Amino acid sequence: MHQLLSDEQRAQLATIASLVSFKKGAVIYRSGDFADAIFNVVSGVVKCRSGEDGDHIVAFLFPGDVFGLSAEGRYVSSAATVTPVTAYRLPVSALRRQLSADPQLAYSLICKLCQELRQSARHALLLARRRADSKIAAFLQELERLQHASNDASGDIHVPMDRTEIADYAGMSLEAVSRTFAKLSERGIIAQRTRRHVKIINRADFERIAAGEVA
Amino acid sequence: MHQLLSDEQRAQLATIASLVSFKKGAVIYRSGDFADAIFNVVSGVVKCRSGEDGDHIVAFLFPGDVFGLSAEGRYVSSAATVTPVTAYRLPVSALRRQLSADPQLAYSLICKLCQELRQSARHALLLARRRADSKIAAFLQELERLQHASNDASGDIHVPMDRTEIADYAGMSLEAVSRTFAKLSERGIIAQRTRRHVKIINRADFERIAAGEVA
DNA sequence: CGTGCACTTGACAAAAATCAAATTTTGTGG
DNA sequence: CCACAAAATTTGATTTTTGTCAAGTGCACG
Repeated sequence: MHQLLSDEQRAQLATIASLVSFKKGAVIYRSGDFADAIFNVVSGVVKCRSGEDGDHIVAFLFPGDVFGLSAEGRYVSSAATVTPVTAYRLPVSALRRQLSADPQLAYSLICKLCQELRQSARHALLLARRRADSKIAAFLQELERLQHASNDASGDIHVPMDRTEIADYAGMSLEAVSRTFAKLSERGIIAQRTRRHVKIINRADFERIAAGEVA
Repeated sequence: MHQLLSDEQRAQLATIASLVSFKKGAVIYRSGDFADAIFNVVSGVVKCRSGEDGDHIVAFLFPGDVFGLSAEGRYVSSAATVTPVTAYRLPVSALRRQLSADPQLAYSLICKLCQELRQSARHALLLARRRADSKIAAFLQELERLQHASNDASGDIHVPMDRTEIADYAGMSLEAVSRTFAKLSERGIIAQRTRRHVKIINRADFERIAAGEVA
């Protein structure tokens, strides 16, 4: 359920899919590039920036996510890595061929896309919040949910992206992100073991803030 | 390309798809309802509200758009009409059966979903803008683009939704929406023949504002 | 021809952006 | 392992913008 492909399907596609890896900060493709493949994240985190407005991050992609969708043969966004990344690379021509032959694969892909669509709706919800602490709390909630499966018992939330990237994702200024983390820490809502490891201390207030209530 | 189904496919599905209609303001389904069908808008406009946070509008759906995606057999959002609406209703069981039989249909659906995903990214871009006039200009741009095909020569943009709905979609207060329309009118960027018919007067400045530049 | 709802407008307070500078972290080359 | 440069982050002061509360105003529909 996590990966795009079931094990059997992966075996089936083994001949056309290749495992590629990128180091941190690498650009995977740029908006407008000829779109010859789609990707399925295996490990690491990818950020996807809007094609038009290059400074907004449309999505963070985690293991299992699909990216590289195109319109008229061109990528509509650019993708770069946030951490070192490994991913399956599926050439579209081969994928398309496989899709006609294997309805089950098509169905899996449809489910995956619906998932992405739901994730996108959650992002919209986050962006629509009007208070900075609501955005950041919602953001942390999202990270926590995504890591829930692979979570170490400590309850720590790992924040793989830097403040600028969070700002670009949440539609706020870099300084506001920084201040908001500080404020949530001061108020005892969260604790920051390091900048990249956050723990929720006061769950009740945290949820309230994330939900947009005053708290 | 506009409708989910090509004519042949529609004929093929005629036995399972039914044409349904709703009057303005009707609720099509609620978040959490048992999801037994997906819809394909034929005419009119539908609004889709987030399941969790009931007061945010996640998307407006226009003719050709698909809605009614579900997770675990339940709708994840609620849908209601903004104007009178007619739509195809496709029971999921039948659709699923058809999908396994017809890879071309599956491929069409995949393309449609990618389209929705791109639209969703545009919405995120709009929400991420920090100035109210940028949001409203981007919103009008979006409406214009969607109406481009069916546009009457006047160049008028038709705004089928009310101020509250725009506010919920753009993540701002009702009053800010009202003020922003007023300000854009005063500045001679747009003209409002009525509240629902907007025309762009100063295209250059309009684009600049939509792009988030100062202007 | 009212009545209600959608919309506008005003005044004020709150929040976040911006500008600017200090500080901490991180990565690199000796 | 240390020194240093570059990058990331925090913090402060100020300004702008928008949200909120509170009245109006006008259009639409019965």
